[in-house]
Amino acid sequence: MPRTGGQERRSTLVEEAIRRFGRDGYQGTSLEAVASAVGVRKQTLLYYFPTKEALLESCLAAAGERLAEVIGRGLEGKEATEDRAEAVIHAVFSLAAEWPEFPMFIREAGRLGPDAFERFAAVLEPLRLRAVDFLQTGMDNDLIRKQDPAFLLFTLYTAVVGSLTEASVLNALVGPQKGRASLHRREREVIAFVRGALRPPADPGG
Amino acid sequence: MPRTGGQERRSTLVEEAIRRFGRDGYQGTSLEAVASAVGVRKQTLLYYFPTKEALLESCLAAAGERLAEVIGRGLEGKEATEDRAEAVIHAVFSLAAEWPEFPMFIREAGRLGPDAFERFAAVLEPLRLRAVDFLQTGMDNDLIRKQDPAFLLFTLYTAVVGSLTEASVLNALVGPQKGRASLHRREREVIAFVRGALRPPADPGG
DNA sequence: CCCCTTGTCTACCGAGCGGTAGACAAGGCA
DNA sequence: TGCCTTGTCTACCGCTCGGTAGACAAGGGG
Repeated sequence: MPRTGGQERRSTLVEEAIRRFGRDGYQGTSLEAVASAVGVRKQTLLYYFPTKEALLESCLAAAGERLAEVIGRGLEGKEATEDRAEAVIHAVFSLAAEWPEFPMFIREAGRLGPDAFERFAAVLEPLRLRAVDFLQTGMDNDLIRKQDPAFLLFTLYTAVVGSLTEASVLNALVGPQKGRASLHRREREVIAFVRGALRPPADPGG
Repeated sequence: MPRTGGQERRSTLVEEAIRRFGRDGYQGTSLEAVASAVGVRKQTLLYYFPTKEALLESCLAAAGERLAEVIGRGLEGKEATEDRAEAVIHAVFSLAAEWPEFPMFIREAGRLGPDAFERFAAVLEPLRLRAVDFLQTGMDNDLIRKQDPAFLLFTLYTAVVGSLTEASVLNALVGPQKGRASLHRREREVIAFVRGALRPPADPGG
């Protein structure tokens, strides 16, 4: 009834849709499931989002904004080279801790084709540029092993997102995971792994 | 009409299903699509596989066997520590080159829950044990950076599979990819990345 | 020669989906 | 007061999907 009700409904619907799309996939999620989960009928959802695809696009945009904000906040005040990569990973893991379906949804976005992912990644473009620049500078200063910075960023992405989404693989490869402790454990392992991968080769003149 | 026709149909159906499940997802693939792609009606498929889930299970088992065979063959004759990790990556990339939907299907298997992935991973269990043992031995001999071998294997898995399946991300992060050359490029980058991540810390004592 | 297994087909069913049509309740505003 | 927008609902439509029932053709073996 209040006019703010509209926008609130919109965002709760989008958040719930991100959860469902992440957990069950886009095709595996029915509009009725999203709607009833927030206590509303399917036709009410269709009032806010005329089609399922429109709902998806809103989810992609919202996810991009949320991730950009979390990473941006995590980077504040971190100036040292090593701290910055770690801060990004920590920010993503923190988001995943309070919203486990979030990384799953991002992976689903990649699965839905380049157009969908583009919609999500658009708002992250400034961060991407900063990241590539950061890596390039680190290589120039011999703080990071020399390699293609764009490819390196891609591989880092797959390692981080993979460690947050491949629960079944984790289960098969290292054993059953449960609770928040294992997430922290994984974060430490990923950070250690990334640190090792970034480290420049042993420099006898160092 | 010949009695061998049955088994041949079975395997062509399974191969086509792996392609479709990988490309469009399990939920996004209809039985009719799989059947008609091999020139047969849906009911003929259901003659060989009574349910969609039965088809999936056959796909999981077949994929596991195929991957185990490819990796096993790739490891033949490779004894040096560095060569072995590289050989596995190369084997997987070669399989992906001739069958792009294969890694996508594996990722889909992980998405379908631990049970499904277990079915796929079961036949790979001996290889997993060899891999963990290999990593542990390398660490004991100071050839590999010391860390949890199971977690390391998991992170390596995510990096390799991610680089073969996250096409949309690759497109957004490093630019449009096309053709076989870019796949080789990616293989080289992943191998360099993994080599860097495995490398033990600089040891002043040589 | 006949039947029975193997493989493929047409026809159909029930359920669930995305989306449309339209009724209806409740403020906000003239 | 009366209307009109906003938000939610019930009812329904058409389509696709997974799965069933059963006809039918064609060898192979008694």
